[in-house]
Amino acid sequence: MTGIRQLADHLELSIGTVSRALNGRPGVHPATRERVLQAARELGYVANQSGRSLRRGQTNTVGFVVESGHPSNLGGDNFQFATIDAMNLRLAEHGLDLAILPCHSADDPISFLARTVARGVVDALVLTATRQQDKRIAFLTRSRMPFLTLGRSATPGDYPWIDLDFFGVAQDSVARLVALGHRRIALALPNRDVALAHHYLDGYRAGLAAADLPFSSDLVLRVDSSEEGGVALGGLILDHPAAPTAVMVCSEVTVPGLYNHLASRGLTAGRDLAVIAFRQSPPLRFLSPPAAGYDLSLRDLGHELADAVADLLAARQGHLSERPRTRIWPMTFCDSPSLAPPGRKRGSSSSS
Amino acid sequence: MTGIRQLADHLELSIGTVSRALNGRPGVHPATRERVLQAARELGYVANQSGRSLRRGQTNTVGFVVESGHPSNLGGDNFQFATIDAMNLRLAEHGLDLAILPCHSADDPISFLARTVARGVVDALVLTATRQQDKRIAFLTRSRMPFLTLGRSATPGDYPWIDLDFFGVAQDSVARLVALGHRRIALALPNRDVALAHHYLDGYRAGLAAADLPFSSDLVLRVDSSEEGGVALGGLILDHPAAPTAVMVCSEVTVPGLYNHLASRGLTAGRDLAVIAFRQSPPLRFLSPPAAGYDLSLRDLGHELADAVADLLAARQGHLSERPRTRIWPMTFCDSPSLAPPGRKRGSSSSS
DNA sequence: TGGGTCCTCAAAAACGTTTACGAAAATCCG
DNA sequence: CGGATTTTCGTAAACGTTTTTGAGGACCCA
Repeated sequence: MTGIRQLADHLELSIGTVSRALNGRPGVHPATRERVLQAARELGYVANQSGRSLRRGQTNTVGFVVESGHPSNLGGDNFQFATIDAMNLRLAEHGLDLAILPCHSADDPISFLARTVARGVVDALVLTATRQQDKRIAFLTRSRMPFLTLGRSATPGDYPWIDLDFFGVAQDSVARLVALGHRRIALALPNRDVALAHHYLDGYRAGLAAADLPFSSDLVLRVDSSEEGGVALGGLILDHPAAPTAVMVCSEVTVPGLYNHLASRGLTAGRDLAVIAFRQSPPLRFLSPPAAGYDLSLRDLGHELADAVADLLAARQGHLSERPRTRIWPMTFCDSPSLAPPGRKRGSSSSS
Repeated sequence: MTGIRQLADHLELSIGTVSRALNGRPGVHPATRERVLQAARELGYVANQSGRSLRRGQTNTVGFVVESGHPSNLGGDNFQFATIDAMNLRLAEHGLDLAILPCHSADDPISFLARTVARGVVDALVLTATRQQDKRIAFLTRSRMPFLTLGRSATPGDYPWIDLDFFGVAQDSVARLVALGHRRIALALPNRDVALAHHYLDGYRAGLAAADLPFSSDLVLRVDSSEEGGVALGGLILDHPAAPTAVMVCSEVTVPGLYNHLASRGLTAGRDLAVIAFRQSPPLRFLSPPAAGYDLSLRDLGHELADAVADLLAARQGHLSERPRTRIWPMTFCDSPSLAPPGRKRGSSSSS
């Protein structure tokens, strides 16, 4: 293990000078600096992170808090990892490391964060699975730990966030379904209090209002975010007294289950029930027919997250301290045969 | 930020005593110890990781090296994240953190590892995308950094590894296809030098030999691990002079593309071409017909990885130093209609 | 009660780095 | 050429923790 001490001895310089040379601080002769950098390359010297962290009081690591042990995270979606991977690459360009912090769903999120903050292992946090009322935000604000949330919460505060455009997508979905002739549009929401469900619901209402259609809470269905939840969703829709002709599903992981239930009754998406998901994740393109939805570049999102975190840390250094950046991430529509006019079969026998 | 100093002052004890009490070391009165633990809980004290790391020379962090920027990692598979998540939860039980280290595919893996080792930010590494000839293994062995590989390399050495049973699966796949009546079985391999491709090929040969079928290198097709690669694979198979009636695909991400190409020619898997993938990842169940393959519990695999790493670190402490644990992970067969006897259409006109 | 032993704790060094401070050397100007 | 100024570098303290060393006190047995 070659430390700065060995490097200094080898160069016949003092530790201080070597450190200044490496960190680009003023007061060291250009020739000396070059000599130091050269030797560092040759000896493969890289500053030990622990020593640096201890002295500087920062670890150059950002923590990505994931809700672990939850089935939807172990399911068929690659949303998280693709985002994390892209973010990680960009973070590396900023000289930052990424630690994945698993908060077990059975744990108390606040004490988990308290432990994390106290351990001093990260300089900033990225929160996911943001709730509409999220106590973690107040806690982190109080503990002066920089953070941003993926997902916008109703909790007020001066923190940056990035959120997919759940509102806009829901609004647009309603408009498209209405344009196809649908009037009774069901809405499938996850049965947990995640903030995105609220925005999706709000967009749904706004879309209905824009089309002069009444809002009926009977058409708002809540199911588990899982394949089984999708099966249950199919039952709720097919046995619904109002006989909806279309459904907008917020958690795309439920779509395969929904398809399965339809198939078990001899029905198919598109022909008998219009289906549009919030996101057309890759697996949804493999269904028959492929499920319509909205797409986004996970790579771009990851990069944006990384840049936002880097900004946050730069701001803490006092380098620039603008207002926290908040951003609603746009999504692009992906058409598919699952989106069709009110169906022949069920549409005609809807009065039963 | 409450440090051990504040805790000691508050208790009117010396720093040393407090540290010993917290770390469960002998030589502190039980009553005193309890008082210390109590106060630590009350004040929310958790030892600062940087200080501890600096002193102890270990960081309690394991690094998971992923090959980033590679398309197959951004694709539709959740293999990596589900495994990482499960591993992470188990690592936390061992008091270990997980850092995801992105090695950009354009980087030199060795210098990446050298930098990582020198920074001293991890105690151990998990390597993925293991190559048949993998220079990283020799490098890490030389630098005395504990590691294990996910995927078995041909590179010799006394290191632990865990590998999915590519050999067994390929062998079993051949047997099943032969039992169905197939004689001309194509093999689709990734066109990169990953170790798993060698084992899959070996299993294929073993399976053929067991069935007294000749091995023909013409039937070994190499394509990109991507949806487009799957499309290309479809072309190679359908235009193949030997007209294979079945294909075993190593990289399951190519299967949807293969299906697409079949459909573009009016053919379907199962009826016209038997398809069996190495792994039946969740998206493959959504295809029509679902693709046959082999399954495994990513959660169990993650746990095994975590335990193996923990063992490795314990061994380094001299606590126990047995032989490195190596393990071939079994997979269970998942049947599906994509597996059928030689097809009516192409099978009958195969002599053309 | 005195000497020895064990138990408990305080003080200080060490981990590798950064940085404030001060000294030495070099440069400049009159 | 001498003093002032700037440039360049070495010294040492500090970050928070663990652990070694040694000292002090309590207890036991003779």
